[in-house]
Amino acid sequence: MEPSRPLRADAVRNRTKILDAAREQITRLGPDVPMDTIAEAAGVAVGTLYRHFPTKTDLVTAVIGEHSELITQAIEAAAERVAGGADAMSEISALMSHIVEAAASDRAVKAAAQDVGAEFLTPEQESRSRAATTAMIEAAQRDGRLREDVTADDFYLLILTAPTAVEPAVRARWLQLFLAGFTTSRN
Amino acid sequence: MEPSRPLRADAVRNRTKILDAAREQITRLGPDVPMDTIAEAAGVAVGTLYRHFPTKTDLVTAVIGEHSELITQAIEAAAERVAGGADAMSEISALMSHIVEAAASDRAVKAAAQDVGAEFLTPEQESRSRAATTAMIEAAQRDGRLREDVTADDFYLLILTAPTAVEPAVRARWLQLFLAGFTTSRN
Amino acid sequence: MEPSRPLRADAVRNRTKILDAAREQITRLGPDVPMDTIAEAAGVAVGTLYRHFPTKTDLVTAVIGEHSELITQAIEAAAERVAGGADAMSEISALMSHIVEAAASDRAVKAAAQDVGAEFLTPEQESRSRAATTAMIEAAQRDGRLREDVTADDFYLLILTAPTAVEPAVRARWLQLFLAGFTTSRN
Amino acid sequence: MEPSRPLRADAVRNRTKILDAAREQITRLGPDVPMDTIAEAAGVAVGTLYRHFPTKTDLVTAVIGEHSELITQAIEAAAERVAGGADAMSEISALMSHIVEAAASDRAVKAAAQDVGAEFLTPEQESRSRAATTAMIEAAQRDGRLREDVTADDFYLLILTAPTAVEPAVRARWLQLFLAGFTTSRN
DNA sequence: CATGAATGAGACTTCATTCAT
DNA sequence: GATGAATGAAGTCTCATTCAT
Repeated sequence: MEPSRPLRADAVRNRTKILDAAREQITRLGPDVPMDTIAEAAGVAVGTLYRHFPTKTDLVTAVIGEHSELITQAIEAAAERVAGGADAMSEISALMSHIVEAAASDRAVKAAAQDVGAEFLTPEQESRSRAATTAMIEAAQRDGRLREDVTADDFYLLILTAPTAVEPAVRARWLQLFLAGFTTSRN
Repeated sequence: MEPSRPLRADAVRNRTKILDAAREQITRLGPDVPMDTIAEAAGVAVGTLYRHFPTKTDLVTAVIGEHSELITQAIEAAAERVAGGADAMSEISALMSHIVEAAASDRAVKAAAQDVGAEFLTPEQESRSRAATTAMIEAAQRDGRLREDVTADDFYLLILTAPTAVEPAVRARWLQLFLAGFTTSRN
Repeated sequence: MEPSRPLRADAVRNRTKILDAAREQITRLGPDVPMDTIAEAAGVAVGTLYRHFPTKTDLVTAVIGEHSELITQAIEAAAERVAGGADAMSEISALMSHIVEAAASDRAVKAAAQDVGAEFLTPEQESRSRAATTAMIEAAQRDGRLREDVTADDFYLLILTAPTAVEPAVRARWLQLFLAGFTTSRN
Repeated sequence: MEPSRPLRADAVRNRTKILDAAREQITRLGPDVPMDTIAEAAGVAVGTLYRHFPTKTDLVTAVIGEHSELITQAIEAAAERVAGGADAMSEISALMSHIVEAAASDRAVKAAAQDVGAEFLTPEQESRSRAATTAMIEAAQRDGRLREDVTADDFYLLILTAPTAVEPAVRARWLQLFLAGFTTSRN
């Protein structure tokens, strides 16, 4: 679980700086930012960048990975609150809203992901978030608030297709419509 | 609109070949296919390609334009059938299904569109399809099959966010869920 | 002396149009104007242009030829006036001034000439203008107005090195200085 | 003026090689030599060339800059000799001869300069050489060897119009004639 | 281990010239 | 004979990646 020896302190610092810069640059300028640009923004030389990420694909994958991890954690947190008694359907709504907003601001990262053919979630994140999502879904179904046939996959679909390049209000409308299709009643 | 004389027969032939090749290549390999590759696939020299489309952007725009036109026509056809007495909600469902499938196979074209900053519909297509969509929506609402607050914009959202890189079955499920949110009852 | 059959009337017209356009375009945009641009300016298709001038070099050469012919004629006219009794040195001054101004306005043509490696005068023009120039020089020398060692070649040098990309006033000063070196006295 | 750290040893070496190659190639083949050709002649890859000179214009400008600097220094050296007691008119003659010869061998560079719209002298070089030239002119005028109305600008005109594509002997004759126009007596 | 210079394939585009219509 | 579409070599420049310092 600790594959390579622990990185030296400054190496860690560099890795962080690179990842920060990459996220920012890719988000701002799209998936085609030159590696040199990212390196400069990170305050390191390209060589250093390549030491940490042997390939552009690796770098993009890492950036996406950060994002996915945050999302996975948000899902788990919501599931825990539901387990602790919070209202399932409300948590689901809030969670989706949050995820969709986050995805929007990272639209370029998403584009980069496709460019690069990277998967959005690692297998490990996939199973963690699937478990958490399923738990919430079942709770909401027990509450009679969610259609019986809705599964975790349906929510993935929702996340996957969230519109990115539109106004927040439009995104909200989209989410409202989509979630309406999931729910049992509409009052 | 016909200022320049009609293109010579062989020029027309080439234009078609180029457009076909471009659609195919971009769809298959993404928006970054080199112009040379497209030219070769079309069986012409690059120079010919550039005579027809002075810029890569122009070419991509043209490819998208074809697609948009087909979609616009499909919308208008459906609206006409509804005007002629066909069931509005059925037509809408079928239309959406068709559009979403078509969009899927052209996912790369969609990507290219974004890359290029091209609008998906020309203003003219936009107003044509908006008129037709609105007519169908109103008919379905009169039938009591569509929520009263649904507008043409909502359908654009649907089209815009249709998942592309997934199995047809998944896409069908997605459409089912999304349309469920639009409808009045669920039987 | 009439090598190929006389051109058809419209062919003559086209040749003229092309030459006019070429002179104008090259002068205005430099020696790198595309053949297509010249053809368009001439109101003919490239093919026609190529029928008249099989090569860009040929076209440029022809344009220069026109210019050289005019100059040659100006020289001959001046020589005739001198032969008719006009003041040799005045005629020479005026002639040089004229030639230098003309060369300036055709600077791009001159550039094109170098680009293309074309000679400025044809052998035939060369001998005509040499004869005329020599006659004037001898007359001016008889008048005691020109250094004894000055030859026609010296005047070619003057024409060859006339500054082009400068103000007319500067050109006038240049000519004044240069001619001063040719003359016997300076009052 | 020294913001960026000194170039690495090998970078300096390459810069020199590139400049040398560029000078040679442009001189030999004219201002249109492909960048690839220059790179190859320099023994580097194009990328390296572009790292040092982001644009062809930049490269040409640099080549011209070298030349202008050498000329400026030659002018200053001559002026210093005059200040130290050397004969002004002799120095001027020799200097011009030198400049004109140098310009001839760099004729293509001169052409390139025009092509590129680059000024021949930087403002700084311009004022340095103007000061030096003026000093020499005044000395020669005090000696009674130069016309009173001759200025530094006249000498620039001389330099500007020096014939390039001719035999050295012809160039010498040209200079003799031109300078004759500058001088007071002709014995 | 960082640096940043070097590499070189390949992208887009232009244009003299040829050739089918 | 005119037209203008097609050709394709060549040019400038970019950028992921390697490697000397």
